Amino acid sequence: MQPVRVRFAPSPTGPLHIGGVRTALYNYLFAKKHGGIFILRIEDTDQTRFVEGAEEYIMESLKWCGINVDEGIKEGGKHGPYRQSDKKDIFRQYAGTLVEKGDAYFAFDTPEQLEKLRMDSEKNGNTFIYNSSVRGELKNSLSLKETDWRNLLLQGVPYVIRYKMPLNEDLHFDDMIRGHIVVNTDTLDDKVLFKSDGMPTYHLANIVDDHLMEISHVIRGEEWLPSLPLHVLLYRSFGWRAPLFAHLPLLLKPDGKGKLSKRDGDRMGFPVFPLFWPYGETAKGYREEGYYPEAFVNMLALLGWNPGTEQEIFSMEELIDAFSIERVHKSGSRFDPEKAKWFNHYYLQNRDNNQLAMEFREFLRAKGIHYDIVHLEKLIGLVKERVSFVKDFWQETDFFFVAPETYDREVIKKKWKPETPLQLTELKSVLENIDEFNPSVTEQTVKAWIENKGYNIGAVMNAFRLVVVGASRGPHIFDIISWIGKEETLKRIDKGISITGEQA
RNA sequence: GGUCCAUUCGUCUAGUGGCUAGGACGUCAGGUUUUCAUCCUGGUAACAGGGGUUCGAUUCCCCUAUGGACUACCA
Repeated sequence: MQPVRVRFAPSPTGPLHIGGVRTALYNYLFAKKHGGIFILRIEDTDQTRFVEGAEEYIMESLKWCGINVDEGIKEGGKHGPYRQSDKKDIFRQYAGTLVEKGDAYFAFDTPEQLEKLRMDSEKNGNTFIYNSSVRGELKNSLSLKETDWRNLLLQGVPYVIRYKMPLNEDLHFDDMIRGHIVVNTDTLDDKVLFKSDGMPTYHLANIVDDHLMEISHVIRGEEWLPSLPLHVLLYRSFGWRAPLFAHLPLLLKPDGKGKLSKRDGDRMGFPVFPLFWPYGETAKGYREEGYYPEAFVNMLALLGWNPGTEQEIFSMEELIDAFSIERVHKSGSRFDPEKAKWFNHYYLQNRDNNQLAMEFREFLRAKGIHYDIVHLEKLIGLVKERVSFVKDFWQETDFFFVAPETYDREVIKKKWKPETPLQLTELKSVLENIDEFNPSVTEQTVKAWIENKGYNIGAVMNAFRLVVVGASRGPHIFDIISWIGKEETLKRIDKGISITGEQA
């Protein structure tokens, strides 16, 4: 069996969509599973759509995901260049070979002429296709006399090279995911292989490059399935052995119909791209939204594939081990932002408190709040299980850092009794007398005092929480006061008594 | 319109010629937490429809419906 060599071949036309990331991931998993090579090839044959920064974005995205490129524009390799615009002469040569073999021809029809033919056909309710039925009446090296078309070439008249689609032939081929497929060549058209601007089209560049790079398996999106017959034919014309093909199902929008788009993300508030895209119309990224790459990759891997077991949590290593292309689904998967969050929650719970403390410290630093790691680590331990993202820590712990400015009116209404201020004043002096201000001592002491006095424990504790936190939320109250300290606790009781007294 | 592809709980999916059709996310209920969240337990919920083949079809075949991709000198 020949060595496994696969490629991910995006065009640098903007940020990489998560569907593209998944294609890259599956290619990578497949390669590593079989001890093969993962290649990143840039398909920039459309000069008009080139976007500055897209190449960098693609490489950074893969890197963030932990998808390591073995050969590519940055990494180099023996099968370069890995950017198609750097080898257009090679493609021109191969297009020429095809013409010599009689499987392709020069065509001189202008885009305007073709557009008009299309419009006319449409008016009559037909679809115009450039193939054997019409090519004889159009302006090309098949219909023109040889001296005439050679003259046109000499004169420098713009031309394209088209593939000469064979007549009425049933093509059979196999897809690793979809199985056997049959297509008749009469439904296909004479696709342009080489453009008048001197660049190959995707079809030519793709086949030539895959051959030159000794690609063994082509794993790509379902949108390429319709052009598979052409690609298979091209391999045949060149006399090359074709790689094996696998066409991946699409990623669909969470609701409604159609494939996932940037608009869905904007509309429903989740990112559709791995990283923030800073150019032009900016786009949110999973990285900047606080997702861990491990969670992102885990979530993406399970969208369209599963191992057949009930395991849902996978490291990259485990994915490589478990992956098999045969278990990739045929039908498209709806993307579920809720499940994405759940994955991140899981990965965060399994992260070290110390690590999380460092991440949260960065977050606080941006807010101008500075705390030592030991103190923060203790805090993380108190609220960790409540959050899915590091940025969530703030909304769970803001009252640790800042005394409440307002107090929840609902809680006041329900829990604030006429005797409450007096009880809190007593509580204050009880706390004041505690030297060892740790959770177990304060809890014991306070509860003993309540019991002693015969107070309603619920009423006192809720009022206590209200003046410390400002609302009915947060971890164990004695953990909170231990963290903020005796002095701050007493201050908050004082402040709470007066302010809430006015509001009540 | 044409060509090709697809269809199991709301979502991601497992699975079989005969099963109580399994799991996860979500959702709902209960418990824990004298708060909120987490967590735990339990519940809800699916084989698109119609024909065949068969003793028996969710599973195999055909048709219909629905959805999708492609139909550029874009990839």
